[in-house]
Amino acid sequence: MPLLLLKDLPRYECLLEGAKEFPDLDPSACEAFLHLLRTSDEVFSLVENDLAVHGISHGRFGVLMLLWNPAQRRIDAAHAAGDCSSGPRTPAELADAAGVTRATMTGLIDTLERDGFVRREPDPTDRRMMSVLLTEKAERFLVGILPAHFKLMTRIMAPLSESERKTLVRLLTKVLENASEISVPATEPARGPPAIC
Amino acid sequence: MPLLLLKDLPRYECLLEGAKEFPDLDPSACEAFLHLLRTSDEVFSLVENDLAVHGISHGRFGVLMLLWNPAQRRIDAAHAAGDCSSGPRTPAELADAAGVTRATMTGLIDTLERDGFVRREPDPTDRRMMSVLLTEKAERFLVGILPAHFKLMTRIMAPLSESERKTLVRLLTKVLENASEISVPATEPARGPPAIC
DNA sequence: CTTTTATAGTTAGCCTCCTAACCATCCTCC
DNA sequence: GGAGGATGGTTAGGAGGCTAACTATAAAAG
Repeated sequence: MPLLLLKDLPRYECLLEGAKEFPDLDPSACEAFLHLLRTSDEVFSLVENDLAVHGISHGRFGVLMLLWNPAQRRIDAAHAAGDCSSGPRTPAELADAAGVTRATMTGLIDTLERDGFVRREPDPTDRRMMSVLLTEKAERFLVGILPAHFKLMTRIMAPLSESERKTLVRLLTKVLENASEISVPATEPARGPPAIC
Repeated sequence: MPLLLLKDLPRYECLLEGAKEFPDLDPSACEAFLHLLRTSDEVFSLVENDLAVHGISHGRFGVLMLLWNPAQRRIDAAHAAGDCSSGPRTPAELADAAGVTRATMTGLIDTLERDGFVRREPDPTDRRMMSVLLTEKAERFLVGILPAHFKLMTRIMAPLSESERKTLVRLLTKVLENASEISVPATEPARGPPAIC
């Protein structure tokens, strides 16, 4: 829930006014920019409050989802293997996937382990590494709260039609790709494997 | 820079897959939702990093902007008054406008005051209240960094045409208004005494 | 005029994020 | 095979969020 400049966004006329003083101010760009951040902030806090009701923060929820999704795939793929543990992953992988630092991931795993959602196991081959495994408690927890979580997403996006959603995704993707390019300036593709689900 | 579920967003087929298991998962809603948060996160961190280069956080920058805008208006309105101070506002007003708690605003003002960007003055009429005033140092600082800040906004939104920006703002506004309604449920009454049990 | 209630701001304690520094372990290369 | 660098994870310290409790003052109620 980042502090967002303004709860009430400036009217377009005010941006035009500001553009007189600052030639660098592009009113339509600024308007789109502020609306993007403002809307996302509102949506984000909605979800965070909903998760908080169930006693978990957005960050910890994200880690659980990252650990849980591979488990689901494994269950689909090798259903009869009798292996009922979740798919393990290392803190470094989790940090990369979640887009936080390793230090942050250490803290998140600490609290998740304290609350019994996760356990750490040393890697048998490389003694520097750890595997983070989801507990059964966590899987039950996720199955319990996910329906409400999905319902909230649906409710938030309800005012948009299917075609409007497609349009929104298309425009956001343009902005996202551009922003990624700005933040990692002029590097060749260097694409890794695409997202796993 | 909130921790955002996934750096790499799931492909649409994965959402369809998930919908088989969770009937509540609306794939297009989920897709739009994730793209919104992911894009906003990327854009936000871009701006935050840019501000960090100038040694100020997004939160403190927001406070300065809130204090500075009225000053500009005043300058336009009464240019010859010789009053070169900025428009004062109370911490409570700032907290409301920025969408944070008063406790948070106290902390922000503390650091801004420590760094010489702001000063507190007691209100002459109501001894509970304070006025927060921008220093000249802060005004010089803002005038110095704002052009680059606006340029960055423009650059981020560059891939969108004017009409695409309008469309984006329209769609985001729909979502924002809906989200605001969800977070403040049943806002219709607001008149007459609420039923006391 | 006194008591109660409401309001403005601060303080204290917690959580999550960061960076920087630190160990331990692996790998490379001479 | 041993030195130096690379990699994985943790720790320490700081900043910015939050809630809840507190202090001081103002306003309302009796």
